[in-house]
Amino acid sequence: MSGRRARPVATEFFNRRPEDVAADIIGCTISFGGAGGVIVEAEAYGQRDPASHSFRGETPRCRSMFGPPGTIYVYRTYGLHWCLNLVTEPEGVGAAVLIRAIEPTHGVDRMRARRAGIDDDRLLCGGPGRLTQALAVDDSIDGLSLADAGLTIGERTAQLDVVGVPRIGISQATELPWRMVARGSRYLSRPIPRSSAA
DNA sequence: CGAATGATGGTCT
DNA sequence: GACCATCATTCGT
Repeated sequence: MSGRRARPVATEFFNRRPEDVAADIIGCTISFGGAGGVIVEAEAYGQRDPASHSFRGETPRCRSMFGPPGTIYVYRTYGLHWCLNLVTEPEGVGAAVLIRAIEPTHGVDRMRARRAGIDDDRLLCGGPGRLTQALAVDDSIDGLSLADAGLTIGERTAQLDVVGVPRIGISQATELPWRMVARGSRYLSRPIPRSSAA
């Protein structure tokens, strides 16, 4: 039960453009529900971004996206998975970063229990729905601050090589390289596309 | 390897 | 009524 001790990032860390936060959050630690690891994949979603829930303005679902920097936005996708986002930019601007994959470092037994039947540890948290299941994230923390939710983002502990590639699972603005990944990580939701590998 | 598919239900037009 | 910021499984090469 020994967690990492990285100092939490300051709130100002999130008060920037989502693509910058997504790039800089790679290599940071995340901890929630007695488990956590190192963030190796994150995607940016902006206010003017046709792929973003906030693109057409505030609705009941995406209301949290317009909260202050560091607000948690959790939504349900495909009727059965939760996705975890962290709001960037000032209150009133609908922008966020989707946490897509982490390398598990602590509470691994808990994660294995929550993801019963998964043998390969690379699949424990390799994907937005998988990691929320492993960390026990659900909509009960939607709209909360990190502190209120007990969700910790720790300062970067490892200097990783970050690459921006096209986002996954969207049909609009697919050319934007706003999926930020740690080059060489074995824990990504999907490999870096060949066209962007070198 | 990759492509195809069912599960499952909210959200928004 | 269409569209999903997904996952696990099955089937084909």
